[in-house]
Amino acid sequence: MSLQYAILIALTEGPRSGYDIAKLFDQSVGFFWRARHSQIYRELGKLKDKAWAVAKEIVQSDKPNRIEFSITEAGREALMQWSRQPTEPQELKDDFLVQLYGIEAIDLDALRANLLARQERHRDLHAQYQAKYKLLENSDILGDIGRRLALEVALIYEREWGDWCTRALDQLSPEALGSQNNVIPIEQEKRA
Amino acid sequence: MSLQYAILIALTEGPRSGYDIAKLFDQSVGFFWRARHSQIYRELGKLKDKAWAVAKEIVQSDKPNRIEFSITEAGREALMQWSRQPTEPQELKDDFLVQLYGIEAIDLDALRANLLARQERHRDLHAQYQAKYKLLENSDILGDIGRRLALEVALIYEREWGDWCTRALDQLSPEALGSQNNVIPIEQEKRA
DNA sequence: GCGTTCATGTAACCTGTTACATGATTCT
DNA sequence: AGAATCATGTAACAGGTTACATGAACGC
Repeated sequence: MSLQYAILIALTEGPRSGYDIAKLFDQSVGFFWRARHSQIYRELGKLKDKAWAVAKEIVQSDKPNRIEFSITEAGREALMQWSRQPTEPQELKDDFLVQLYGIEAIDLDALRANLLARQERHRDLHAQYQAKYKLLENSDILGDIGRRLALEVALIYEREWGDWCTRALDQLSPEALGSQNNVIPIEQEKRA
Repeated sequence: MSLQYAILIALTEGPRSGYDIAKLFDQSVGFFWRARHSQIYRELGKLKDKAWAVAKEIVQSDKPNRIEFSITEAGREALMQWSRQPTEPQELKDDFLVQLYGIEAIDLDALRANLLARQERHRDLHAQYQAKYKLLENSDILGDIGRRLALEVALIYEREWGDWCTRALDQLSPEALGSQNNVIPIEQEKRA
């Protein structure tokens, strides 16, 4: 259901085509709810069926035609109703943490490599969000306050994951673990 | 796929029935990967088909019989292989943040109520994780280090969300927003 | 000639949720 | 008598991903 509302939110900024929304979902709103174009077209169809949005074909000569969707009054009302229901926070769900939990049964070296890769990823994303955040600083328009708060979550999320990776790498380093290194010798692995 | 591995991790601690795993998934490993019993039974069937686990019926006189699953050598090997592949970090996906992003189109009062409810939830969960964490403190067994690090993520996650809720409530309070309060008067709503 | 961007869609599949279904024992 | 715990499963559906499919225009 939520994707439909996320699309409606995108439509409150003006008419958008499926293609537009797909691109938008790679930035802005999409930081908090991602979707592939295949799914977006599917959901746009449902929005049309419910009359929460209306479609209009825009004829273009230089590019392929586009089908623009606009939010209707019923759509706005649906958004309002949606916001009045309690939302469920996203729960932690990460196979990496599952691996950590079962650390004795997995390859420690691979885990370390994974940690390193993640650390880099989180730092990259943090920088990305920070750039977006800077653009909203010092504004006190309601919309900007909201978007800033949302981005703040993203910033903290990446920052804390990044920092945690550093600590984890430290605690799981061969030096810190001493003799408890469970890495399977290469010779044994080659036989398997 | 990941659920199968999460189940295998649970089985590394010893033979477990579907029922056991379902309960386990409400604590420990399940903090990082949740599943309903219906899904667990389905995945256990697949593990059996792949010979990553074997089933054995335990006859009980006082309680209904149980079917215990044990991890096989092939299962352990599958876990190893799995841990050698890069994992994708969980991306932020939260309809609440979508609402914040489209704050102009939603009911601010409802959003505030939602924030308050979430704040409480995060504090509760934080306390819960903290209790679990305490039990692992000061141990330097590899397994405990892993579980501690995993729990640390959960702790930080809840703490930061909780703190953020406080700041958000502050910034979105009627006093802070002044005239920008977009709440729809009750009279108008009653007509709709 | 080749890749990219623009633009829209369908089909098959996988994962996860909700609800249905059954039945014994133990506790209050 | 009724609720909770133990214990196993199936069926239908919802949400999301991957791959398939098509085709024009533009820059290198």
